[in-house]
Amino acid sequence: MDSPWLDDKQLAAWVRLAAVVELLPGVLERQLRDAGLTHYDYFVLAMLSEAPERTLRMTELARQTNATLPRLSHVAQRLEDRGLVERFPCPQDKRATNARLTDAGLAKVEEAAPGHAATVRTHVIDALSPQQIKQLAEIAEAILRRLDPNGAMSGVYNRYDPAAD
Amino acid sequence: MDSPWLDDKQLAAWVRLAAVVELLPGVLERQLRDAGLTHYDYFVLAMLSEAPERTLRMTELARQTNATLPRLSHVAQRLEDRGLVERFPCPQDKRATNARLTDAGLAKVEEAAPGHAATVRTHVIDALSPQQIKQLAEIAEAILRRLDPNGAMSGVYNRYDPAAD
DNA sequence: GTGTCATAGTTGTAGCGACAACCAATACTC
DNA sequence: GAGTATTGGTTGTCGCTACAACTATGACAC
Repeated sequence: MDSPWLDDKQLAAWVRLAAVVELLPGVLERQLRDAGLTHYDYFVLAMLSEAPERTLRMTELARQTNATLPRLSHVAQRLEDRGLVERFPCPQDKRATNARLTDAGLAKVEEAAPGHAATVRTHVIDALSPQQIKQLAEIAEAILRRLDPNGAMSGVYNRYDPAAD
Repeated sequence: MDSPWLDDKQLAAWVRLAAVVELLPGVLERQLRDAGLTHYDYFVLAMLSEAPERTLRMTELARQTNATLPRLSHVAQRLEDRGLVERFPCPQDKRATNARLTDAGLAKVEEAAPGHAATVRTHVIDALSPQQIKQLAEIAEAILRRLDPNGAMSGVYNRYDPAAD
């Protein structure tokens, strides 16, 4: 057994990261519940809100949000029923469907955003020193190069560049 | 707006962490699929395998794995049907139920462990320098003090102490 | 232009998790 | 020791996601 397992320090880092990955989604989910949104719902609406014309093709939206197309299709259906999103066939490619954030949808994101941000701040950001914030960005970036080698989601997180030291 | 939102560096760290949290579970899940286990199944079996007598009370097991009791109850039912776990009433407290890992269950974890460890290594550990491993342990620990203030899962991750520098 | 393949999306089904409702046993109170 | 509250678990139902199957459009070969 040369490398199959992890040494003490690696294991210490891993179990803690695993615990964070286990706990964080629940915290985000419960907070957004007040706004009547799933964390994934919020993510979809947020991506649309930042897109040109508040519009994206379903495939592209699925890629950015790390979802399968069926999953997004179901979610879009429900969001459309609630009037937060509308779908219309893409003029250029009749196979494709565009999803656009409605005014009501935009209002919904803007309503939910502050609470969401506060949760992130309270549970993550405020726990760390400025130096650790920087380290975290670098560490997560390195991991993402492995988790997301094709850069499916990279368009999303590369919009926010830690750049300046 | 004094602090409701995040500054550039904080946002850069957050979106990357969020992407990791989004992507990592899927990777772990798909890998364990080969072994016929959910990541949560694996977690349950692993916790039992490290417990004295390979036995834990349901409540304690739920706490350590960050699950609600109903969830664990369903999972335990399925694992029991597969012969990987057995449940029996606790002699001291007749309300309580103990879950014990069977020999077949132990064999199952040991079968699944190397592949799981390899995935962790490939997607996380090997992406980081030794210094970053140490930083990650500290960062995750700090976040956990916020996410898990009551230390529900702390018994788990504190078993692996990054201690020595 | 016809046959084949790839791409874009929807729909149906099955499995898992959250929540609520419920039952059983213990602990507290007087 | 009777009554109430609390703790420990299970069961039932609903909503969401993965996967498979299917439809429709576009691309490419010849």
